[in-house]
Amino acid sequence: MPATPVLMTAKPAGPRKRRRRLLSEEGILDAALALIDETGELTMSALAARLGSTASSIYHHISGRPAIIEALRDRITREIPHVHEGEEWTSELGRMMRAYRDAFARHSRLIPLVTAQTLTAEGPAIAYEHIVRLLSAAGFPDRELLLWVSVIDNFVLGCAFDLAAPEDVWRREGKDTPALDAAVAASLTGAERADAAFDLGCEALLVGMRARLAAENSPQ
Amino acid sequence: MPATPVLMTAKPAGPRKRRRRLLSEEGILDAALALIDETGELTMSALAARLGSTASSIYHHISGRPAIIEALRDRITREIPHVHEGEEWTSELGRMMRAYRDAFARHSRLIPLVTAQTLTAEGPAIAYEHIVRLLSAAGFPDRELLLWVSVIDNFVLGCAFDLAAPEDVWRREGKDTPALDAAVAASLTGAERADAAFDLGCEALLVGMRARLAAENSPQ
DNA sequence: ACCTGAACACCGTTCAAGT
DNA sequence: ACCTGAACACCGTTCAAGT
Repeated sequence: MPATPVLMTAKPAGPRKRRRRLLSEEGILDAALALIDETGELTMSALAARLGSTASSIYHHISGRPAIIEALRDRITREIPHVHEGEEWTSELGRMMRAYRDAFARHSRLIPLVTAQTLTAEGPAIAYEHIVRLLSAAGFPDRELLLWVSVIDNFVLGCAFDLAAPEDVWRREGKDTPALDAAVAASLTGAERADAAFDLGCEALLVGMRARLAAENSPQ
Repeated sequence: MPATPVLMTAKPAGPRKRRRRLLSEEGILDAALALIDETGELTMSALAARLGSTASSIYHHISGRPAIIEALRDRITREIPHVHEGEEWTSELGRMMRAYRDAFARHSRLIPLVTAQTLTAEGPAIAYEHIVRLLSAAGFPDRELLLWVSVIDNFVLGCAFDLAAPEDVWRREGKDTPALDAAVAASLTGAERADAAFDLGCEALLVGMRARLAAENSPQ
């Protein structure tokens, strides 16, 4: 992860002694993501300090803080791999959901920043496109396709948030919540809990979806 | 919704002419929620203006902006009704999930503010307590109880976020996403889409949970 | 073309001074 | 006990001045 810009040798017939540009959009995004991963925050001055520059310099490469966050959303969601055809649709969808969630899980502190502003990046739409194709091929009716995309997106987003929350949200001094406290004591903790919850919910959702599809395609 | 403090008549033998306090915690929270519902933002100065007071005055009643947001989370989640026993557990859980989601749906612009800070309010724990009891009585093993609470919480939170998003997130000029664009055109829009997605996902989740429970309790 | 310090409008919060 | 203006430290962003 080169947070500092790459210094290149001068181009063959280029103007000599011309200092290479200090900043680039890619370098700014690298530094911003690293900063968010480490601190959970993104301020322009902290970002500039990490880049060895000043806050105002950044604006020559990107329009502002919201654009940086949106570009990071785009970058993260484009990591979601394509569907490879020819597999049972539920296992393929399960694989996509896991990849979608893992992409955000790797940068969980980015999530509150991303969900605080309106989605304009294209990355998520690419993932949605694949999910729509998969569901359509599986036999879901056209009018339901976007609904299922919403269901999947909502669940995955919620799980990503879950992973970003500090552990001691559950480990509280219980006041009149004995059943909850006992459940906390009997459960996995931390990332293991969040992972297991995702697996369980994902499986339940897929079973429910298959049942729905079967009911729709059977002669009523 | 009385955003302005109630003016009471002087107490029997109390000190006369003592002006009634201008602010109260309850009045501050009422005004803050109304402000968030209307603008989607919460600044101390805007809040003070709505209360006919000054920003610094607010700090005599509540510790600061995070405390206001947390108190609102508490207030909203305490609206979730209790479970009434004696019903089939899936329909009862479905009713709770709907109530949980509706509580946030009524104030969807609060959600990004609430999810930007760590949960400390007690309200959610009360709702979790009821869900744990319900699932335990239904027959789920102790080690799974908190996992299912997580699943439900994640899905409901994601759906609440979905409802807060502007409509034109889906109505984009499609670039190489023909299947998605067709799905958008064939689907419900706006709150109707979000509602239908919640219903569909909720039903699928409950079907999947029932199947899981049956598999666990049957002799393998 | 790119960088920079200074300035701007705006935050949340603190505090001494009032009643 | 409660309220207030002024001040503080900190934001994101703009802009004229530099190279």
